[in-house]
Amino acid sequence: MRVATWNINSIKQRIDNLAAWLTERAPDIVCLQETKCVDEAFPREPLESLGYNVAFHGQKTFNGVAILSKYRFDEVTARLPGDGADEQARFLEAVISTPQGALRIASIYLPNGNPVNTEKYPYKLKWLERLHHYAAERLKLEEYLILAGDYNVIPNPADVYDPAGWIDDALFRPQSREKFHALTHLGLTDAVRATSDAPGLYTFWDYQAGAWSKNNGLRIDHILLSPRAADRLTATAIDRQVRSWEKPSDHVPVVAELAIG
DNA sequence: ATGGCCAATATGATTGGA
Repeated sequence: MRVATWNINSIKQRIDNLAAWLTERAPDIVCLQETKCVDEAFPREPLESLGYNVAFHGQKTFNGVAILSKYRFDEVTARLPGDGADEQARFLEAVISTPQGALRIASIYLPNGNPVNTEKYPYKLKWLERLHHYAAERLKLEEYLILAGDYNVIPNPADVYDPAGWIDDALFRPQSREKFHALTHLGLTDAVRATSDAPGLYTFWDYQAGAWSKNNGLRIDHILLSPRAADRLTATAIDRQVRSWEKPSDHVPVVAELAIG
């Protein structure tokens, strides 16, 4: 089973890129973020015609998450628990059946958190705490659990081109990193880091300042695996060539291969 | 050249992204 996450920065702007990548890569399940599309306008037909079941949770203008799956959905649930007043479309969970039991997967678009001297940063930290509580509860089920998405967290210095320059940024502040590491301390495995300790494994390059041509990247898109899922991990990849396509997203797909199904 | 972007929104300046 091939599982991926990709922040596509507008599904309408990226539908051709997405279709081309799906055709080339043939992933089984894809978590998408920043669809920026209300549910009534989600372009499900071109994705269904490629053989995917499609689930989405969007809002006007901002945010928006989706899951594409070659497997039928048994359950789909939107919204991260823990704050009933949170209207931002940043979380979508789906359950599918495998021969070895249920596989639960969530598409996650964690808040950016900048500027840090505004209410945006405490919102990010609170969201990380809500995710921690959710993960702790779901891990008790001992299923295949995959939490994949744009975490907007740079876990370690090797995951950013200029660590010193990013130290005060919401993506790299110690408090942000600590809360991300607390997730892995629950027993979740960072799939890319389980397969490589190489520096420069970036998933995002800013549109500005020639970041791509200078390889000024960040690793902020992550696939976290429960112990049962991590036991099935065989390989990962970051499809960085997609960043050089016409009309690219500023993020590229992250892929994990799992011996499931 | 020592800078440099992109998407959505009743569309033209603003907001958000990271």
